[in-house]
Amino acid sequence: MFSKACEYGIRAAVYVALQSLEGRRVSVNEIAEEIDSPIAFTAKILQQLTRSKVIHSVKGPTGGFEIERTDMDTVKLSMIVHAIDGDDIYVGCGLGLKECNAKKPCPLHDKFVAIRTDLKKMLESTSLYELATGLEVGLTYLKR
Amino acid sequence: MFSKACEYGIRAAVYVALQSLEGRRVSVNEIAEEIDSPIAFTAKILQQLTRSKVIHSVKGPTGGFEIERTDMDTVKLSMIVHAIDGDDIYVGCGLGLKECNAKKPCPLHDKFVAIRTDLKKMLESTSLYELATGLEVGLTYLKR
DNA sequence: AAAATAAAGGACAATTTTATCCGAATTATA
DNA sequence: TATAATTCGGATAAAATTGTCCTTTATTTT
Ligand code: FES
Ligand code: FES
Repeated sequence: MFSKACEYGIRAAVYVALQSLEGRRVSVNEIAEEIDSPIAFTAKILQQLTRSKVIHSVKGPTGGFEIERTDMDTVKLSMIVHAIDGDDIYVGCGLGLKECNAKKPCPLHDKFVAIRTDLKKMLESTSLYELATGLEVGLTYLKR
Repeated sequence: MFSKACEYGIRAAVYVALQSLEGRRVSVNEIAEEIDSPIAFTAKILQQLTRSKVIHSVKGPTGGFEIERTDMDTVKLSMIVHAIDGDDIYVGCGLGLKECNAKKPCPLHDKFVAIRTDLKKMLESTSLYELATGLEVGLTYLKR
């Protein structure tokens, strides 16, 4: 469904949000440790998320990654997925035709679009805050 | 969503079904031409589909690939996806945890499972015959 | 029986994705 | 001002996926 990079990106963003709720700024090393992901690769992904304004970074000692409380509400999963995986998931054809096109649809078009629309709605309506709060109360996990 | 191999596999299977409805057995070359896919790679995928009994192959002159009319009803998309991409799409966690597990769910679990369940139902209820008939009447396309 | 046709299968090549490493830039603190 | 901590960015490496080529096997036709 999502690329590895995107999976790490979402987990990382949720962890940053969780820690920001506690007023803590976190380093790449801590993030990678807590979400169980490869450090250097995670660093690359955090750079992407920073460039696309999903999270905020601060260099130097005491630096790290953080996200404003208000941004946790406006940042939706769709922004993270778009920043990392692009819009393939939105415009691509399920059977791999050049593009999804209702005028000349592939045999799976209608059924595929129905599911993709649900996925899109879900991604566009789910905020980072929502995901972080589940973690906060111990209902959900970022690693096992 | 699906791998390239799986996309080619589904398109190929639908084309074989369409031609079998007309009583024609088709070669790898014709299939690759008609679904606009790389020939040798498509041949590999057709081997997988043959081994997993999705389609039937005949060697030698006048040989090629075909599928029985009755099998077009029993063969569902889920079988093709499973034969080529395995069961990742069914058991995998949306955020990349080792496995999807409701006892220790990732933050996206509930929302992800809802969509995955719909996808699963769709794949399990869509037959090759159903996809081939749309093509037959010129409503859908396998290439553009 | 020989020749021709088509799938099967193995080895290899190219591309993309995932992952690592290391030096440069930035900034707080001693 | 020097040092250390931290992100940034480029180069490179490893692994997985996608794609090609060529030989073998089965089968039909001559
Ligand atoms: S054309 Fe294939 S999904 Fe729309
Ligand atoms: S645990 Fe992540 S989707 Fe179920």
